[in-house]
Amino acid sequence: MLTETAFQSDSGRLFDRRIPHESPVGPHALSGAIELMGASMSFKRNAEIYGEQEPTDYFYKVVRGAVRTYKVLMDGRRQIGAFYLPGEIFGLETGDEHVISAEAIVDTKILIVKRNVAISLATRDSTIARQLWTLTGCELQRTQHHLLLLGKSAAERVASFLLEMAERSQSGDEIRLPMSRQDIGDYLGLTIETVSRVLTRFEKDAAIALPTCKRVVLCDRSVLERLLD
Amino acid sequence: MLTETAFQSDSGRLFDRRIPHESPVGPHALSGAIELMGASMSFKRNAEIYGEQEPTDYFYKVVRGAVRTYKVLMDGRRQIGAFYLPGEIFGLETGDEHVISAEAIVDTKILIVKRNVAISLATRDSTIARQLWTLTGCELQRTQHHLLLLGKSAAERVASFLLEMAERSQSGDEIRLPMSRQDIGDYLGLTIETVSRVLTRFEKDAAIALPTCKRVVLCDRSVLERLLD
DNA sequence: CGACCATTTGATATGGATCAAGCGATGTGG
DNA sequence: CCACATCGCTTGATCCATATCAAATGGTCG
Repeated sequence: MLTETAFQSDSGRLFDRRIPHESPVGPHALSGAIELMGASMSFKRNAEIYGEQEPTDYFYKVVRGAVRTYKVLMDGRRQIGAFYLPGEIFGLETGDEHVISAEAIVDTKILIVKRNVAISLATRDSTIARQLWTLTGCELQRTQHHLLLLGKSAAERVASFLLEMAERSQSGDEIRLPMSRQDIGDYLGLTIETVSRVLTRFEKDAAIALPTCKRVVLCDRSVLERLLD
Repeated sequence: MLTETAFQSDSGRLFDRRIPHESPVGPHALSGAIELMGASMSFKRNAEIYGEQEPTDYFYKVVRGAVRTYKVLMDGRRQIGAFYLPGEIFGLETGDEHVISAEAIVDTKILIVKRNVAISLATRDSTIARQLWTLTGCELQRTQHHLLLLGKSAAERVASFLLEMAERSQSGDEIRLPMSRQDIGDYLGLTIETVSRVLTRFEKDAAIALPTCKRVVLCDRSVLERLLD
């Protein structure tokens, strides 16, 4: 993985000039750094981006497509940790080795920056350091939210998933899901059958429409929102 | 909460001299900063340390006792996010407001440092910044591990909990659990009845002994370990 | 068109929740 | 020091949401 690195890591100073200070919650400077310094890579559907126990050499930003992080357990079950959509950053682990794998869900274009370049930037620029911290904090919050989700009923989990995807894909009421039912099930801790049944139920309740199995239209968000906290 | 602040936040420079650089995985400088600068506070059993939506004004380190973080959901269920034992740091959120509450499980002594003092230290000293990031990354990893746990069977969850508590309390094979069965259940996403039944089962299998309900002796760790990944 | 894979739908099984009762430890007042 | 109340824990019986097993349907690509 990641051998074709045509890297322009010497543009750090340029970056310092062009990226303004940001609010603590919008870690755009790091994101901007990746835009400016990042090498572009493409991954085919289901290709591995990094594997568990590989060194954490890079940070990643999705340009096009979608990514899943996951762990396969002893018994063969797979838990998906997160989905990443265009514009989102992933791979931000603090240890030396990845503890979770990442794959492209569909054909995907990604920008990568060398981790030690970003970290050495952070050493010189406390704004970058702050944003590295903030971004990891956001990831922590996302994981905590995901953890809470696993305590809820199947309907609540699927509703929460749909509303979150609608939010993040910023495409109004029509969502295009890049991932399979198996992916959704493995993210929500449900079987594909249960995911499918809940979606059918939502459709019958006129909360959603399913023009195709990968496209969801939110017809009545309030039905879904009523299930959440 | 937290009104009796006899704070010595002016010892930052002292700290800079005395805390050496640390490895990325051992964020001891921040911990040391809390030791040196922290104000001591005591909380009675079940007392709130901070509540959801309160401003994130402090970082915390447990000296004596034990702490739980938790969220109460719409339906009245409570999910415990983590337990913190003596020596451990908590309250490290990046947002302006806590998204999760914290309570003392038993009578507990805690050191606190003002968040903005630690952050301004981090601005000047990249070692502190790095450790703030690393510590948040450890918390993220812990949460991911907790998330995986919720996908497993009741026996796996309880076994994992016992082994982790044994590890963290560093008291060999004899664990003293500060928390109730309800706390354990709310951490593992199980009812108290299920927790109790699993413990009884482990006792019958000679994996553990229960001299009292708060004390657990690990007699045969391999029985428990066999359940894990 | 036909083969293949993903999704949906249906029938049954099961792990843990729920409901209910008993037990044991801790503390309090007589 | 004991009687008794209280609270947390354990044990037992039943129920239910979701898993599992199985079959039908639909969508995609050669």
